Amino acid sequence: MAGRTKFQKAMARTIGSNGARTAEAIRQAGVKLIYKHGYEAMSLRQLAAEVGLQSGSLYKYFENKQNLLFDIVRDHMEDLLGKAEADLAGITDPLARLKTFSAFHLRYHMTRMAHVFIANMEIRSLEDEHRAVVVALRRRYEGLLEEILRQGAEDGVFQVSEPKVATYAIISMLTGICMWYRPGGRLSQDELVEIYTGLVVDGATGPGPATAARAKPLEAVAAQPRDSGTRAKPRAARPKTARA
Amino acid sequence: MAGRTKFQKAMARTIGSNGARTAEAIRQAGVKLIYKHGYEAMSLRQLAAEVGLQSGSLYKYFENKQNLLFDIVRDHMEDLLGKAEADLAGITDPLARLKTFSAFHLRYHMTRMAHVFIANMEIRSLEDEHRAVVVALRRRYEGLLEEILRQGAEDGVFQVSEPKVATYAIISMLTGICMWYRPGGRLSQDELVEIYTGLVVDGATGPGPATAARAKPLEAVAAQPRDSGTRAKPRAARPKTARA
Amino acid sequence: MAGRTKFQKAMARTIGSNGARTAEAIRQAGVKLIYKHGYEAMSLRQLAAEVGLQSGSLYKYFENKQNLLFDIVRDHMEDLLGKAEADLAGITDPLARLKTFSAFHLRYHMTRMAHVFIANMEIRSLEDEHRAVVVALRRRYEGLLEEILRQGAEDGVFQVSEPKVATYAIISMLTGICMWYRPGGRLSQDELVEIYTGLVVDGATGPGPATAARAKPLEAVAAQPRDSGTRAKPRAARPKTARA
Amino acid sequence: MAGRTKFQKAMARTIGSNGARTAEAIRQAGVKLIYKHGYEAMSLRQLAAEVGLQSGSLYKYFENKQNLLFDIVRDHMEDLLGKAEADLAGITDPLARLKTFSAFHLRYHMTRMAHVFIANMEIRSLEDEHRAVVVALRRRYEGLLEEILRQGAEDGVFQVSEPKVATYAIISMLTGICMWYRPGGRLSQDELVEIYTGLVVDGATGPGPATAARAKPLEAVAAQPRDSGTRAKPRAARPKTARA
DNA sequence: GATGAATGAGTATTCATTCAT
DNA sequence: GATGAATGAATACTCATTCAT
Repeated sequence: MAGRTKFQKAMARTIGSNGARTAEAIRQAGVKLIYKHGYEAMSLRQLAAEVGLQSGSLYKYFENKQNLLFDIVRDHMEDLLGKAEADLAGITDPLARLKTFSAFHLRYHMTRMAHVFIANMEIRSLEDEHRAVVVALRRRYEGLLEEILRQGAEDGVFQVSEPKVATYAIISMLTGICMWYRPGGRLSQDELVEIYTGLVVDGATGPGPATAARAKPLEAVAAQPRDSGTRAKPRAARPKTARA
Repeated sequence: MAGRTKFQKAMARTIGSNGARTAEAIRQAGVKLIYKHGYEAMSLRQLAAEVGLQSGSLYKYFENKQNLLFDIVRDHMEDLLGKAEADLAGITDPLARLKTFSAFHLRYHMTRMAHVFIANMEIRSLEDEHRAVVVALRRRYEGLLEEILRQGAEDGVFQVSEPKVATYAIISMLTGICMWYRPGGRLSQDELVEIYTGLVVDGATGPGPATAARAKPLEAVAAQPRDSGTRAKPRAARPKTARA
Repeated sequence: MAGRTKFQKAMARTIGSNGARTAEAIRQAGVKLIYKHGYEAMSLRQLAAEVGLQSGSLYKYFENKQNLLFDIVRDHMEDLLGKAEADLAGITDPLARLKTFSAFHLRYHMTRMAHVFIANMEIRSLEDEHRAVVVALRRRYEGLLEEILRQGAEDGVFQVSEPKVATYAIISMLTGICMWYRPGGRLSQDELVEIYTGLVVDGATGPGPATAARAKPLEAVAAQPRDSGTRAKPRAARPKTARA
Repeated sequence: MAGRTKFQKAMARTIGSNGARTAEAIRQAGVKLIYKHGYEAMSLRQLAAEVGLQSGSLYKYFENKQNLLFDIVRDHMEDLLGKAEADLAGITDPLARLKTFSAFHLRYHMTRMAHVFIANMEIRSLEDEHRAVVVALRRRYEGLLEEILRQGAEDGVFQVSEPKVATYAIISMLTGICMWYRPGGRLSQDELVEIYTGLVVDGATGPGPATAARAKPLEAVAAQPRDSGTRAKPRAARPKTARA
C-alpha cells in the first residue's frame, strides 16, 4: 500500500483549504475524464481545463499522470473491499452472505459506475508495480465471494463444483451491470438487485425442476464439433481441487 | 456498413500476392498490439516495426489508425454474429438454443480472446459513426440471446421476467471468461463450457429446490431498510413491458 | 559594481539573525549545486530543498536565479583579486612575485575549487552586463601576472617575449589543478605548489642547459605540414607590440 | 565503444543524399549552439530552427539530446586521439615527441575550438555511461603525453619528477589557448605554437641558468608558514611512484 | 520570514500523417 | 509496394517567478 501520495498529503495537510478543494476537484475531474475518454486518451490539459488550472499546476497534486490513475484505482479498490467486508460482517449463513454480497456489489456498481469502470478497464494502463497492488486488492475482493461459495458448497446448500470459476462468472455478471445501467431507467435499483441476485442464487443453488432432464445435456446439443474432441465429463465427477 | 475499406481492397486486388500477405500481417499485428497496449497506447511505429515496414507505408493498407481499429472490430462482430447464427440454425427448442448459444459464445471467446477483448474495450475509442455500426452489430448479437430467453419464457420453460436484463447478465458472465481464461489451464474448454452453461441454464430456468425457502429473501438481509413494506413481487408477476 | 544586492542587504540588515544564516546557507548550497550540476541544470526547487525552504521563499534572498550566480561569481572574483594583491604587497623582486603569485593561485584554487570552477565555467551563463563586470575583474587579476612577467622581462630575469600569451598559458596551467586535485591525495598541497611553481618559473626564465641545442627546433620536427606554410619566426625576433 | 548511433547510421545509409546533408547540418549546428549557449541552455527548438526543421524532425537524426552531445564529444575525442597518434608515429626521441605533441595539440585546439570547448566543458552534462566512455578516451590521450614525459625523464633529458602532474599541467596550459585564441589575431598559429611549445619544453627540461639561485626558493616567499622545517626535497629526489 | 497555490512559458519527446522519390 | 524525410500538433512534465496570506 506504500507511502501516501501527494494527493493524500495535500488532503491531510490543509483540510478545508482551497488546496484540498482543488485536490478533490482534480480527483473528480480525473475520474470523469478517464471514464469518458480512457486514461491514455485523457490529456492533462483537458484535466487542468476542467478544474480551471494550468496543466503544470496539477503537479502540486500528483507526481504523475500515472500516479493519479493509481490513486484513483487503489482508493476505489480499498473502499470497495472495506465496504463489502463491513456489509458481510456478522452474517454467517452462506445463502444470506451470498445475497448480501450480490446486493452490495450491485448497489456499489450502480452508484459508482465511473470508478468501477476505470478500475476494471485501466488496470492495463497501470505500471507493473501499481498493477500488482491493485490486482492483489481485487484478489482479496474476489476471495470474499469465493469463500462464501466454498462454505455454501461444504454446507451442502450450494451446488458449486468450481468455486473459483463460479466466482469469476458471478462477478463478471454482476459487474456487467455498469455497462448498461443508467439511473432513472425503467427498473429501480431494488428491482435490478432482485433480478440479478435471483440469477446468482439460482446459479449457486443448482438445477431447478425445469432442468431435471439435464442429465446428459450439452453433448446432445453442441452439434458443432469445434476443436472439442474432448468429451465433457459429467459435472459431479469433476475434481474439487483448486485453481482453474 | 459503408464502402469497403482500403484493407479490403488491398486484399481483393492482390489475393495471394505479397500485398495481401502484408495486409494480413498488419491486421494480425494490430490485433496483437491493441490487445496488449490498448488502441491509444499502440503507436503506428510499433505496428510498422512489428511487420517490418516504415510507419508511412502502413497507409497503403488503411486510411487511418482509426480505420484499422474499425476494420478489426467490425469484422470481428460480423464474424461473431454470423457464426452464432450458423450455430443456432435449425435448432428450435429454447433450452437447446440457449445451451448452443452459451457454448458457442464461450468457445468463441476462449479461442479469440484478443479480438473479443478489443471489441469490448475499444468501442470507446471508435469515432461516433464507427461506434454506431459496431453497437448495432452488438445489439443484433444480443438480440439472438434475448429472443431465445423471450421464447423460452413464453413456452414456460424459462423463468425470466426481464429478458433484456437477463441477456446482459448472461452475456457479461460468459464474456468474462476471457478476462482470466488461458489455454492450458487446469480446466479444459469443454469443462468450462459445461460449468458456465450450467450456471446459465440454472439462472434461466429459475429456483431449484435448495432455495425453496426463498419466499422473503432479500429484504431480510439487505442492510438498507428501503421501504421494507414493498415486498418484492414474485418474479413471474413482474411487468414484461419494455427496455430497462 | 552596481547597487548592493538583496543578498547583501539581507546580510546587512539582520546580521546574526536567522535571516543572515539562511542567506549564507542559500549561498553555500548555491555554490555546491551549481558546481555539481551547472547553473542551467540547477533548479531553484533543488536549491530550496537543500536549505529547507519553499522555492518561492528564496526570492527574499535574491532577485533572480541570475543574480544569485552573479553574486557568487563577482564576490569570488573580488575575493580572489583582493587576496592576491594582499599577498603580493611589499614584494618587489619579479621572481619572488612570480612565485608568490603562483603559490597563492594554486592554494586558492585547491581550497575553493567549487567557487573557482563556477567562476570559470559559468561566465557563459551570465547576462551581458554581469559578464562584463566579471570579465573586468578577471582582466585585473590576469593583469597582476602580466605585469610581473613584463617587469621580469624588462629586468632581464625572465625570457618572455609575449607576456600576455604567457599570462594566459600560466594561468590556464595553474587553474587546471582544480580539474583533478582532490584533498587527501598522494601529494600534499605544498608539494603540488612546489611542482607547479617550478614549471612556471622554468617557463618564465627560459631554456635550461638540456635544451641548448634548441636553436632551430620545431621546424625540424613538426613533420606534418598542416596548414603551416607560415614558417615560425625565431622567438627573440618577435615584435613586442600589443595584444594577441 | 557501443553500437553506432542513429546519426552514424543516417550518414552511412544515404551518403550524399539530403538526409546525410541534414545530419551533418544538425551536427554542425549542434556544435555551434552548444559552444555558444551550453548544452543545457541550448534548446532543440533553437537547433531545429538553425537547420530549418521542426524540432520533432531532429529525432530522425538522433535518439536524444543527450546522444547528440555524446556523439559530438565521443567523435571529437576519437578524432583527437587518432590524429595525435598518427602525428607521433615514427618519432622516438622524447624531446621531438614532446614538441610534436605540443604542436599538434595547439594546432588542433586552435582549429576546432568549439569541439574542444564542448568536450572539456560538457562532460558534466553527459550521463554516467557516456561520461565513462569519454573519460576513458581522455585518459588515453593524456597517457600519450605522460608516457613521453616518463620516457624523457628516464632518458635523463627531462627533469620531471611527477609525470602525471606535469601531464595535467601541460595539457591545461595548452588547452587554455582555446579560451582566448581567435583566428586573425596579431599572432599567427605558428607563432603561438612556438611560444607555447617553448614554455612546455622549458618546463620539462627544468631550470635554466637564470634560476640557478633557486636552491631554497618557495619557502622564503610563501606567506603561509606551514612547517617551514619540512624543507622541500630537491626535485629529482621525489618518489617516482604512482598516481597523484 | 515563510508558505503554498498558482502561473505561463518553456522543455524534450512522440505521434499520426503526408508525400516525393 | 515501399522508403525516408518531414510536418505540425500534441504530450507529459519542469521551471523560474509571483503573490496573497
